[in-house]
Amino acid sequence: MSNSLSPSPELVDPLDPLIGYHLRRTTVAVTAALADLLHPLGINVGEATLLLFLGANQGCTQSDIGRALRAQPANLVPLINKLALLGVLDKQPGKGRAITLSLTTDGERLHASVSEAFERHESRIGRSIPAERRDEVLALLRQLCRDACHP
Amino acid sequence: MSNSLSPSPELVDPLDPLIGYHLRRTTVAVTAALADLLHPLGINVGEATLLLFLGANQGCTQSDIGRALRAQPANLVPLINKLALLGVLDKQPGKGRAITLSLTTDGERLHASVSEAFERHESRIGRSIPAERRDEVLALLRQLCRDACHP
DNA sequence: TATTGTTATACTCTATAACTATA
DNA sequence: TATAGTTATAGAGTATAACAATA
Repeated sequence: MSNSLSPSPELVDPLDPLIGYHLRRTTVAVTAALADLLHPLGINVGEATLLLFLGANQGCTQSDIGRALRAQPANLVPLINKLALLGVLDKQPGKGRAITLSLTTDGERLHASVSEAFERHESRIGRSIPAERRDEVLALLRQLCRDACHP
Repeated sequence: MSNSLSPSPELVDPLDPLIGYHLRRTTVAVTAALADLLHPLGINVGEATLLLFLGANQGCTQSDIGRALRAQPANLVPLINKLALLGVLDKQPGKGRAITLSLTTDGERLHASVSEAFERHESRIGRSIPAERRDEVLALLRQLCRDACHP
């Protein structure tokens, strides 16, 4: 009853009591659901995340993004190239070698669609989490992330 | 104060209020911490997970594992081969084309070390989650995973 | 034919090293 | 020299299609 294995009742799942295990499995399922929502828009989760950040920080640089999203600058390159190729992102020379990024008009449009998809996704998540626990869950995840980074 | 961005205070993080985003980021950090714990044992998270399951289900088959862990059978092949190569896993012919898997004596030893690593990992997670909330968090993750799979 | 296992392949995410360009 | 960006590469997780073997 406490074990989420349905078939083959003779099998035991020693992973089932582990938070880390369910964290991984749940993240995979939840992220796949978001990817499905984004699929009609022609972008994946990473690109959409970048687009959302960009929409809120027009004119920021690639290294700003890397620091804020804790992504390796090298890993942003293909995402930025994809968005530029779609014509939703505009590059302008900044200080030094920096390049400032902003959204085009098409980019603003896509940003609106992506925001809507993320909102639908979050409200679906909200259906599994009592509203009064939402902030507590967020705080717990942030804490867990901080602690895991400095073990 | 509610935003976890430390530097560049002029930047806004529209992802910060999203559960899905923190689920992803936290899982990456937590899983990397587990990988660090397992590194001295010479196996990665996937192989360790398989070993734990195997230790609790000696004589199960590869398709049992796939169903229980919701892994694609094709993705289990390299993990099983790695464990067999390490000499910790024994294959015996089963019914039909099935192969039953069990741990060798070395496998039992490695299993004990892996269990210990997972316990240390879980107790580190426990330091970020109040003990009285642990079961609630587990229930929430399981629920979220179930709901995400049937949107 | 249905089940089990395997191979090949592809996409995504993450990480590091080595390189280039600019102040 | 320090910062910003890029390229190449590697490892891990996930997924599907196609195939082989066995009851």
